[in-house]
Amino acid sequence: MNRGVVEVFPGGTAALDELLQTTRPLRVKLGVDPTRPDLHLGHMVALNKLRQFQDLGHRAVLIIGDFTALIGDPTGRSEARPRLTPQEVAHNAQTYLDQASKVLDSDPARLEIRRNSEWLASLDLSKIIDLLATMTTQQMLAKEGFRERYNQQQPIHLHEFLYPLMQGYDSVAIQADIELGGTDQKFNLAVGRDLQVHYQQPPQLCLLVPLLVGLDGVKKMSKSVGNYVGLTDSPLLMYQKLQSVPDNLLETYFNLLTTVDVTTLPPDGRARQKQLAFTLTALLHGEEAAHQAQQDALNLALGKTTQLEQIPEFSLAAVNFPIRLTQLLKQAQLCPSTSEAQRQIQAGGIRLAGEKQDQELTFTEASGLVGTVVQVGKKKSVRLVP
RNA sequence: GGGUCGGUGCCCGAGUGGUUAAUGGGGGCGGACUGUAAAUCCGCUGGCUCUGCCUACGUUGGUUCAAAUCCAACCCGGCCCA
Repeated sequence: MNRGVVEVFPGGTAALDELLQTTRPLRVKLGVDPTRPDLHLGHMVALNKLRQFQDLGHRAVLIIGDFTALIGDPTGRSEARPRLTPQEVAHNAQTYLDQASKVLDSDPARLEIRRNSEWLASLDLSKIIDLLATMTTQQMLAKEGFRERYNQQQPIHLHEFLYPLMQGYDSVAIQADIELGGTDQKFNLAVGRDLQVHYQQPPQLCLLVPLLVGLDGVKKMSKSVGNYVGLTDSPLLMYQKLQSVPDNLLETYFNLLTTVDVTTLPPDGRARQKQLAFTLTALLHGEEAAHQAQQDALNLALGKTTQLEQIPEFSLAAVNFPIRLTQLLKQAQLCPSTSEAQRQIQAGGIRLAGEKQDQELTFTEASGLVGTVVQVGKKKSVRLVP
């Protein structure tokens, strides 16, 4: 249970051990804001921990922050988040549930899913004043993020101060015994404790898990940075991303995302990468899909494009011939624009059926293209189908 | 509300009337090399119906043969004052 836990407060891991002696099922809270459509491996760290509590017989309370998402967590942000529309939030919330179920036990006795609009949307001004009165400006400005922005004369909008209070109020609303969160959530979780005391509840125990470093090896994994592996990424894509995880991150990934004992890992870095990629792909997509992904990734690297199983397909039915290669690349979504496609061709990043293609050309009909695999760089590829 | 400074491409940041999608850095992408890692080297880094055309320096309008650069109004932000 203590694997991959950075800090338990107050009281450290001893407090957690003590709480776990309780005979009643504990209510373990984890909140996620549906600010983007996809969950990724970074979320999986806390979800895994939540799953462990479930397996011990406790009740996971997964909070979809549909209301807090309208503000956006200022944690770690150097500027206010763009405000989302309720439609975007609702859509994202649904995809989150689907994705979280890949990790969590969805037995209703073990999983309670709540949206915080249930209680936050109806707070009236007098209750909000009550919440705001529990904290001082100085306390808020002590929070990392706010402090830096204040010192650097970056704007801090007043509504952002509401965020920690709203997240804390979630703990009150669901009567959390324990709240999980990344290390950057320390302030917000602590606010939850304070508010529970304010509302005459026993305060929750706070359990911090590490932030997963993204594929770039530097920044926290996040979709906006692009250094992420989505829980719904296709098996091949997932495998490809994970097999190139930087060496110095491998042990961390194994520790936080899998149950593999790192002392049993092969010494060879390349073999470790492959094992990580296979293990996680199998975890999220099943072993068979993982095997295929592994084989496809290998064939793709070797240029054996005829032997690929599960790479994405692009139908030529919607294409109007004649068509230039640049336009085809764009329509197949291999390149974001024809200009980018042009650059890729000049840079030698385009392969047709395994052969480098370094000049623009025009295709007059579909027949010659069917079955061909088009590749951009080492990771992006599609097979053309009728 | 008053004073003042500022808003440039993914980010930071030059540029103050005139060849130019706009110096430089970061990041990103591609190539070579490797282990699809790291390090190193090279190239690219607005869009398109692409031998040319279009859109860009907060917004709108104006001055001018010509503006990111001058003027006006407006929007947004920092600091100081109230």
